Amino acid sequence: MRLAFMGTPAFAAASLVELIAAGHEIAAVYTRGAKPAGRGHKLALSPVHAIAAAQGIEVRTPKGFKQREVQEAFAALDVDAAIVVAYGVILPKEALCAPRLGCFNLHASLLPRWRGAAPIQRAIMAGDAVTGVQVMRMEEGLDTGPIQLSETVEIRGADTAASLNDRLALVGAQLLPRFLSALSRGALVETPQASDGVTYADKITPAEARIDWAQSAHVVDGRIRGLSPFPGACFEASRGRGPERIKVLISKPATGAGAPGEILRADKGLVVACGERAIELTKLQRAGKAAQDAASFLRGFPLGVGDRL
RNA sequence: CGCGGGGUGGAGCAGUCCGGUAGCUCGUCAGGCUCAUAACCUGAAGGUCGUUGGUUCAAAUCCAGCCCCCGCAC
Repeated sequence: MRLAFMGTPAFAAASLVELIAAGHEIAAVYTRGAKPAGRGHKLALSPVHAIAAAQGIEVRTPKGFKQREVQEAFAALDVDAAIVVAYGVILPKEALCAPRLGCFNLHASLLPRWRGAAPIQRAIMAGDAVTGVQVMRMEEGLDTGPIQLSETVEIRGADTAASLNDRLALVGAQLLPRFLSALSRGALVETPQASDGVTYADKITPAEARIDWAQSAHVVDGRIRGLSPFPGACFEASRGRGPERIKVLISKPATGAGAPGEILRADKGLVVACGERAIELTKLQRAGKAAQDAASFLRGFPLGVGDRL
């Protein structure tokens, strides 16, 4: 099929790669423009942009779709369908109607649960056991369109936002060729989203990244893994030179109890008491340093049993 | 030229301000002790102190350039 692809991060790049591999004609790729980002403010192309450029596909980076010229340029592509994956730009009705068969979005949750920006992180933070990827026909509402095709993915106890993101990106990318194949045959049955069970995956705020040891170990664990590695759940501790911010990248539930924030073990592993039960911190990162396992961390940042975080 | 931290034996760090050929914790190896141990004791191996150049009688330490890692901001 002749397609337009819209996406920005690595999650979307995986889909673009699959679509190209499946032999679809990508008339143009829309992505968020390169802007000074990263350390040193170097100009960084989005992962999707990089893939598209390497394939010689036309890349467009409009700031939005409100302008008439942008909409007309999009309509002029005369594509069969547009595939949108984590694009980061709202498409107005004019754009949604432009492709012959419509615009379709690949979303990383089992809708209507986790509509919105951060479905992967929110699913882990909420302790969900199952999530998935779905292709839906786009409407004006936020992630409200009818489901075309979906695939469930199990969330493992050791999953972090990064590992789940990678898995979902892969499953989602493989779902797209199947979807397009069915679409071209007219073999799809649209299923409206359920009216109950709607939740929204709000963007992660800096305040949420701070660990509250008074919460249950289950909640703390979900927060740590759901925010790993970005932005990273953190706590502050001092080592005689003023407080230092320490990120926790990986954790797992542990046995033990104590006052919230109390250190229960600090030898091979680092176990901290929570409001309910305890949690073992297995991978930490100090500001300015690379991530390290608990034992290494403790050598450079001596914490003892009984200390309070 | 966005702000900032850092590169020292296998790992994590101290030492750098106030130059004088390197120290700690852990690990490794050997031996000892113990019913036993992620325990303890003794000993050993292992480092061009990121790199290049400069200053100096002397540089991990002072100066300049370069490479690499990372945090914030995004």
